[in-house]
Amino acid sequence: MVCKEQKTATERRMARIWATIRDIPQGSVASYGQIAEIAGIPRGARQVGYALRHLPRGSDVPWFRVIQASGKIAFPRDSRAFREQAKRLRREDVAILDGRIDMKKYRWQPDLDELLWKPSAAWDED
DNA sequence: CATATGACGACAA
DNA sequence: ATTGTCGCCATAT
Repeated sequence: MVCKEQKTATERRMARIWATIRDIPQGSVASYGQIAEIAGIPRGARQVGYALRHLPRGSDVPWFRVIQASGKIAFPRDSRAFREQAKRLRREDVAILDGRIDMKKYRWQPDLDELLWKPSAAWDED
């Protein structure tokens, strides 16, 4: 019946993660753990990976701006995904030396505004 | 309910 | 700098 589209906790969690990733500005990157924290999910780095793994096709979420805290791309060097991600990052002038990105230089540093703005909850509307 | 898995991360050798 | 372990945590079997 009509009572079908009820968002599960998981769906809302993924929505928050995707929304956070959408805020990463072009030319910068963020680690899985960083996204998790901003999204209000401490120690939820793996959940971010899960959310990305489940991104609907054609999504506008800039998945390629999410990399490991170590500065490395999460996919194997020889994988298609790795090359695609590296390509997209370089396309926005993010330097990748020997498969690694300088976090000191490209790590996203959200404004206090954004940080205060998001975790306030209330997005679970609906 | 017990294990295994994974687009992670911190840390010890 | 690399590599291996172990901790985390939602899902999948």
